[in-house]
Amino acid sequence: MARRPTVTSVQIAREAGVAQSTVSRVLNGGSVAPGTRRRVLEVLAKYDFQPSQAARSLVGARSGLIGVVIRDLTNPFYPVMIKAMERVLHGQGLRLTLVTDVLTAEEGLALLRREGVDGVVFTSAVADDPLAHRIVDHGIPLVLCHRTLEGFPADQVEADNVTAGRLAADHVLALGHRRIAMVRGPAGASTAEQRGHGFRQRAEDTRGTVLTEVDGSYDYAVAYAAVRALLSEPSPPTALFCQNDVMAYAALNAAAACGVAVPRELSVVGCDDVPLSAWERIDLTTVRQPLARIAEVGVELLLGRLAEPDAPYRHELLPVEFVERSTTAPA
Amino acid sequence: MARRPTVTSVQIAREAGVAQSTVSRVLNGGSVAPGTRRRVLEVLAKYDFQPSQAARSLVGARSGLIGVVIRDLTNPFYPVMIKAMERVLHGQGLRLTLVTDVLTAEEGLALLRREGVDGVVFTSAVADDPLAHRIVDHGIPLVLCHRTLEGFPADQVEADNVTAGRLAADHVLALGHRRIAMVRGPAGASTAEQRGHGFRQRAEDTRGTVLTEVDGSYDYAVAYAAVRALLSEPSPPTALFCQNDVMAYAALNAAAACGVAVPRELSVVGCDDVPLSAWERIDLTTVRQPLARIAEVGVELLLGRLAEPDAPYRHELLPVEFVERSTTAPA
DNA sequence: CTGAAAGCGCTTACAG
DNA sequence: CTGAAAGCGCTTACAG
Repeated sequence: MARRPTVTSVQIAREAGVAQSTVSRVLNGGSVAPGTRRRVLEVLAKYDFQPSQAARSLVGARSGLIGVVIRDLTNPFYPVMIKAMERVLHGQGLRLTLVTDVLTAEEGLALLRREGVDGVVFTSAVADDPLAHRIVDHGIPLVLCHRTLEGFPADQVEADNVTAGRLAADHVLALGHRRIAMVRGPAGASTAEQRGHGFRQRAEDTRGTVLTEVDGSYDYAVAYAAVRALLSEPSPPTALFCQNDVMAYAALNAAAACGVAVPRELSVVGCDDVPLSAWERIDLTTVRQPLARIAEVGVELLLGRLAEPDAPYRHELLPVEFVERSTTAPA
Repeated sequence: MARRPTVTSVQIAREAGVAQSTVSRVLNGGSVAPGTRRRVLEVLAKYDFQPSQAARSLVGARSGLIGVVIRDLTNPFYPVMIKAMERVLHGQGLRLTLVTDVLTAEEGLALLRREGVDGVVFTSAVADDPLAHRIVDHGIPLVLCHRTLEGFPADQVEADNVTAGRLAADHVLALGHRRIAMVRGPAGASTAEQRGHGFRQRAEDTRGTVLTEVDGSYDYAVAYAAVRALLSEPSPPTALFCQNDVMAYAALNAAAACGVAVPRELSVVGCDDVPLSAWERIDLTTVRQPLARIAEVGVELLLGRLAEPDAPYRHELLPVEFVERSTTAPA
């Protein structure tokens, strides 16, 4: 069963008439005489040689593997990030290994350790996240990307979510809405807390505002049920701020199911601006987060950390942008 | 830089007072005396030992790594498949490495070879696919999953796409539509060819049917533009069969952009039944494909192949199901 | 610039 | 049941 007719550097060396270490040097850019290099490169090309990653990471200081933790792969948000990360990583000759919610925290940690990842980009952190903490306990370089953790010993990058919440609130309040509901993400997710904080702040500053909060857990089904419940109350809100786009979609659909017209009877604002949100059938008013950029910066921070392990921690804050579409209207 | 305070099996052996090979045996289920095993397990637990995958795959016959080729990660279709595959793989102690369209065929192949994958599940095959062919040329076990290739030397699993096309046609024709357009997937994709074949067959069997075909490449933007063009022709079709759901969404949105009412002026049928399709705002009539099941069977076929390399090739055909929602109406 | 050698952390026969 | 030893395919000092 051992499919092993693979060409090794020893065979390349033999055929090129050099030592195996010389092959290694041309592969890794060591100093080799031009003639020797050419001869080796020829044989390398002849066999389309690919060095074994297993051997490399066993002997080298680096495995060339970066772990990417993305719990909920079904949020349309993440494919965009994965692609952006892959692009940066690939440019550096690095690979990516995904940890989704198919694994528990313990299993995920075990996986990352067995694989010997050089570092981890963590996108799904929540307060007291067992996986994030265990990763740093094991001395594995980590960056918190998209969701952050205050005081956590790691580089971090996130959007300006407080401003996102404020922008959403300003819009809704300016339209005259005062009976408002906020569909929250999970407790412990920094994005949810910051967006909630920004929104609440503005709502409190505006006289006569009644703000109801319900949990949607950044989950379609949870948010859908929560919004249906909200809409069947005696005096339902006239505006909804959903802390992410997926929950806003759930809200739009729940409203449709309840026969509530958007935006005439109900205004809906999301947050993220996933590509879907621009679809005519959705056309969601939302706050744009620079998804791809967040992912790129996350990877870049990690690469910087690997290059300079003792540099002070960095914390990047990326700007957001209000996007008005057709799911909001005057009260 | 070499983060290497990792505990190795040698240290476990020393602390447990046994040979390193004994540690290896308790790890891999070799025969070990109960007392010895207990002692080793204790030390293993004490350090939460994780064996190095690099060393394992270097020395063993298997790397425990399965390559999964998914070109277009942004199709909401694929997260469902990835999760299903991960689940099966994880149950067998195997891991997954993704190859998306960030890499060219050559780069993808190089990656799979360097990583030493035990096998590959290929979901995005097209006729004369360079990557698929090169993978088998290198003797790497391969299964074609979701999209197949006639006569290709590999296990294959797919939905009954010909029937899918027929079901879509039967529905539209029964509603009385005769001026019909089909938005096709890319030439060379078996799903597109089979769905097209089934649909065409029924259309040809029905007197008075005029079938126009346009290319949508299974891509939102391409399909969107194609449908807008279609709808601005002098006598546009009254019904559209989009060979996948993503293109059907594009069609719904293009119709909205053109002020064409669905389903009153235009009926739209998709194919796949991604979760999105059930949303009230979409509510797409479509043909359901057992996404998760296709993915599972794909992985199972590969595992079977690894266990029995010389077994005859299998070809599984999974049933589809028509799902009537609200994007279709009588002509 | 180049080669001989050690060694990364495991699995797998091979003895006993 | 258990240990000593070889070896997987590389990278990395170390000589020359």
